[in-house]
Amino acid sequence: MSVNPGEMATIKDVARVASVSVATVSRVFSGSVAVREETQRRIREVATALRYSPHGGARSLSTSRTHTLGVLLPDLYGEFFSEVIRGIDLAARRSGYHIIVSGSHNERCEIEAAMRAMRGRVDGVIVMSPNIDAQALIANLPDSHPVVLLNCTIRGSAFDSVTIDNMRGARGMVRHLIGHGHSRIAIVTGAAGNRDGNERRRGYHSALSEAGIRRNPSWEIPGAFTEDSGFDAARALLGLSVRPTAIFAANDSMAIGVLSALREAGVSVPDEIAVAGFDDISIARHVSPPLSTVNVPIAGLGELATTRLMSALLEKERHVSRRDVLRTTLMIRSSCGRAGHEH
Amino acid sequence: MSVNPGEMATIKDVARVASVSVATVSRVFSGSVAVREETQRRIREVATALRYSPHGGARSLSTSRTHTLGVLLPDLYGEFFSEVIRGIDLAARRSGYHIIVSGSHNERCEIEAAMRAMRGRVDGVIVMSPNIDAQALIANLPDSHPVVLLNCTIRGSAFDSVTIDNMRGARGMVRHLIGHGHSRIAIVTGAAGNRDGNERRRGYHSALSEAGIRRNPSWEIPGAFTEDSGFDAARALLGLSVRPTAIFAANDSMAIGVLSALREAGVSVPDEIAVAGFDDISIARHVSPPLSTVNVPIAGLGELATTRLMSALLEKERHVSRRDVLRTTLMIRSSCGRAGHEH
DNA sequence: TTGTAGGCGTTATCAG
DNA sequence: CTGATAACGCCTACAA
Repeated sequence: MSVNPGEMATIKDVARVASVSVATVSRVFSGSVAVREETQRRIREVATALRYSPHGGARSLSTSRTHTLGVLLPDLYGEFFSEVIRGIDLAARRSGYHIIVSGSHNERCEIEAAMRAMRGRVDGVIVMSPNIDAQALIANLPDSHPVVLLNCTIRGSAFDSVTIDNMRGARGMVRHLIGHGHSRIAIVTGAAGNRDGNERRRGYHSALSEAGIRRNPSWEIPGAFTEDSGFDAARALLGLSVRPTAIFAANDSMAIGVLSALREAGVSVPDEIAVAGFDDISIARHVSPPLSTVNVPIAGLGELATTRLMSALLEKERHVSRRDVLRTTLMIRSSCGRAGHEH
Repeated sequence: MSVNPGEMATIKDVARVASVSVATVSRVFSGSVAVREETQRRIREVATALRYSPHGGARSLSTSRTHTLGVLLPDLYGEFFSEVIRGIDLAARRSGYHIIVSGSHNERCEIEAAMRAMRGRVDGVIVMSPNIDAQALIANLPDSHPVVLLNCTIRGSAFDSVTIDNMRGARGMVRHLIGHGHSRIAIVTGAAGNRDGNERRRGYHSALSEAGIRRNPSWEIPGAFTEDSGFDAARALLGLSVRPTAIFAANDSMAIGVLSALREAGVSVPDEIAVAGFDDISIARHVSPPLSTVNVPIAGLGELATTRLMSALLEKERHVSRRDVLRTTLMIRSSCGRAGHEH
């Protein structure tokens, strides 16, 4: 009664109808202090009758805690990001937090704008910025709230970070190929300037040089992490006078594109050319032939980042920042030769 | 100066340092009313010096507009959701909105709790609830803010909705198979109780009956939209005394699992068994053989839902709710026979 | 063009 | 256990 039907009921409405003070209603809903059983019941009844529920924004203005995490991503395309978000959401919800995500942030200014816009809406932020140039500039972000870097580190910064051991993973896979007798190994790299891609290429280089194999620049084809770019790269490789005997793609999507191009060209895998990928997305084991790849705990990446952020939130003052590096696992299937041994 | 270094600067700090009133600072940042050039410049200088940026939460408390959209999803797994989110994020950002996403809501109570928790944090909500049971109960959600239903409709409710024409898409694909001489057509359905899955099955039934083909219950294998469930379903089908000559999977992930199982069993596709999927995820054209499927404008689904929500937000009072149904397109590739004609 | 003051919905402090 | 009341950070008439 006497509640504006169009608007939403506020704590005042509930207090008035239940004949108590707003303070008491607040106590009931935040569960902080004890309220008499009888009073409490009455308040809850009135609240449901009025369809009242606390206003999150107002609550956080008063407590200065939003119970929300910001997630800044370069893109939202493909299974990789979907998995990362899933991991973050899982861990966040477990702690009663929401996440507000924002994609397509590659430029420095965009990231800064997004972070600014999140001021007062989040308690902390997870930032993924694989673009090299942007990284240098993220370094001096306003430290309005705790930040955890995902898949990117910044020298000298005090930010927490969670990354994948791309270098070791790639090196392991290339070593495996070399161990199976391959020496003409090509790579389809990630987008230029992409940190993960660059590290994976470094791993490739490292494995080659430790085996005394000289690099061949024409066997390093730039890709863009998409199936189509893998497809194109493979076609380029097939056009070479000296073909490689193995192709290592910097991610699974490109590897699948490679498989597709080879099939179309009538090149048998792995007999004529071996193929390997990186990430181990769920489809990898179901393509033809099943794709050898480097397993990355993608959702785990998001979960760990969230965990770190949460602890930074709690410890608040004097939180000692840390850098976690997630290990990868070699998944040897048939695309790179039969009967491989797990690493 | 005289600004607490640990805390974040507020509008008051800026006003004090710039020797103006908070109102003027506010005007500069909201750009509503004109402020003298000179004054404006000074304020901006002070603001950057103090690293000030408006507090979103406080701002929305006084304007009662959060510039944020809530997105409730049943799950966050796989390329489908990733694409939907991408579409929503794209459209939302275009209008200067953020999105706060929340996954794993299948039960009615979870959805309600999530919506309650979003009170005061969002201006409107996009809800995807493919679970049949939940739908009946969503009907009486608190109408705290505008809602757009994604891929689910509720009889008699006044909610806007954006859905895919699953029925027609599936029927078209099955008709195509029939047109190519198949009559023993199996289906791997979606999870029981999933609306999309059910409608696709209805389309399958419809195509069969209009062609005078009797259904065979043992050719309707329940799946779960995952590669693995498609794999298992195909194995079950292969074990039958009378095998189907075509398998229609209710989504691409399962179709890929089916292909994988058939290959492993040495069954050639499409010669011995034709295979078709639904969704047309980007990998579909790159698997072996390239997968015939039903193209769904997934990101478009998210974009349209956002557009509808935005207009509901603007029109506010007396917004006439509408139901959009997105058409699908048949993508005939080689997994269901050669030289098909596009629909 | 600029300043003053009230209010947005909650929580927290301090009395009773 | 409960009730006033001052924040929280910002916006917006209303005045000047």
